[in-house]
Amino acid sequence: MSTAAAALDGGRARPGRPRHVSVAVPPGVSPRDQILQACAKLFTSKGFAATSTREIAEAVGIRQASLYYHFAGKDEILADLLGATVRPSQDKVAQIEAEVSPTCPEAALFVLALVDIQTLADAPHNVGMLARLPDVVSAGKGEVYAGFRDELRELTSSYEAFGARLAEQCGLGDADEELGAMLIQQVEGVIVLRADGVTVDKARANKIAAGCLRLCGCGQDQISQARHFAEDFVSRHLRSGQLESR
Amino acid sequence: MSTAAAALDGGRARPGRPRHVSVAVPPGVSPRDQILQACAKLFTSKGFAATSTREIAEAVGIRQASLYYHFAGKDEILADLLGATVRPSQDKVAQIEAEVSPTCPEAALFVLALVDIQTLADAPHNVGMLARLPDVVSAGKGEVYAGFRDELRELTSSYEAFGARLAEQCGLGDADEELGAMLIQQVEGVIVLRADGVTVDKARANKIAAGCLRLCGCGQDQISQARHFAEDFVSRHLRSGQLESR
DNA sequence: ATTATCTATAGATCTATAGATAATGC
DNA sequence: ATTATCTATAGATCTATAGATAATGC
Repeated sequence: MSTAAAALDGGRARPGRPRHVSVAVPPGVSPRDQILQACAKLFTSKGFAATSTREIAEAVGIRQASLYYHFAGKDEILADLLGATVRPSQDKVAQIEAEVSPTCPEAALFVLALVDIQTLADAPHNVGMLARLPDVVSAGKGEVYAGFRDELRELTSSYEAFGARLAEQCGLGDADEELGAMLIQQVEGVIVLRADGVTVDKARANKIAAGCLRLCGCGQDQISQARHFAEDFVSRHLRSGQLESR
Repeated sequence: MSTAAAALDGGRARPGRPRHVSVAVPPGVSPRDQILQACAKLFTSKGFAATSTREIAEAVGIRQASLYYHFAGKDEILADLLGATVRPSQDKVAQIEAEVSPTCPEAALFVLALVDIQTLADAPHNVGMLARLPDVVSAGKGEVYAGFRDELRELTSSYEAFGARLAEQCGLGDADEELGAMLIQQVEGVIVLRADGVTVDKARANKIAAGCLRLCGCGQDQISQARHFAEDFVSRHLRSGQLESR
């Protein structure tokens, strides 16, 4: 019955040869997720290319070669990490479209921005940084990252749609396709702030979201209204906000 | 008199053992600058860590070991490249402060943003991307990049100062320290656009700069005024806008 | 039988140093 | 003499594959 392994693993023993380290294995976390978490930390702190498969394995507590049982290589790990960054925001877009009145575009944009900002701010590591890597951003050969780029483009066009409705209402005629990029750029300022060691609290998140509305031509009182609505909306739909475990 | 070398080198022969390639060497460009230009291209297209010293040397037309005569290593090359990115903007800040009336803060900010946007847009390669690398952004051991980080912080505080004056004039009371980061973030959207293959023309540059003013609470007519002033100012001071040769 | 690991290793890098060499400059 | 390159190479990686092994599951 292998009581030793059972004790280490929190009661439920798993198949497979034991690891060479006798250190405790996190209970409910699959090996795959352990690798992903270790890589989130290493990639963001040391850089992607500068992190070797040996270091990853060491952080997880397995031998270097064992990584290849779970992933075909580093690129595949990174693609997984990036996907997890945009997915929560995408889920929220549908919810916002369904539940926020189309006559109130400033509220919809504020909510979307706020959710996105919090996702970026609360992630255990600053994974958003990795989306700017040359390999990810420019289409190369293997194309493990094409899926992520598509998802990001889709999110941008959501910002675009929300922003355009709002800009029109505010009498900002000329704002078209450029607006989506400007809005998501504003939100992604969180990545830079985190990289600089600034913690993004609620007040700061609100200021960034307010900036998004200002970019669409909103006045101060419209912004205040939208903020109150959004804070309420977000706290009501608090669940499913966290995907990654600490 | 080495007529062969003289012919290749555009008339002026240089000391030192000749390179192993007989290909023409760019006339006025020092070996150091040749390395910098090659690295700008390689680092932005392949990534910093993924570029080997061998590749750099090959691109320049020298042997791998010869690089170490000019630079102590890759990091030093990157630090040089980054410095060249912020310096032109810093020079302009002084000029703007001297020549633009302090009673017209919207014009000052528009000019600064426009200059910065054009610098980023017109650089031969998208070097701004490299400022987001983990090694650069987070203080490590060797600290080759500390100087660059200081310069960038200084530029941010210039945005901060210009923006705060404007925001106050527009009756936007609460905008303090956060504003500088938001403004420079907006400007650096150019880097992302270029990475996505979008060419940043004059119209687009104006829209981004206008966004900066909107973030400070400016209305549409104030923005239009500032744009006219800025376009005029920039075209009058056209010189010294390009530092890197093609 | 299936799963998840291990050990061992081939082959391909890549960095940085030591010392030689071929130009120009004086 | 000075400058800018060259050749050669030691030592240290790093990736990815082949095949063995130690658990659980049935």
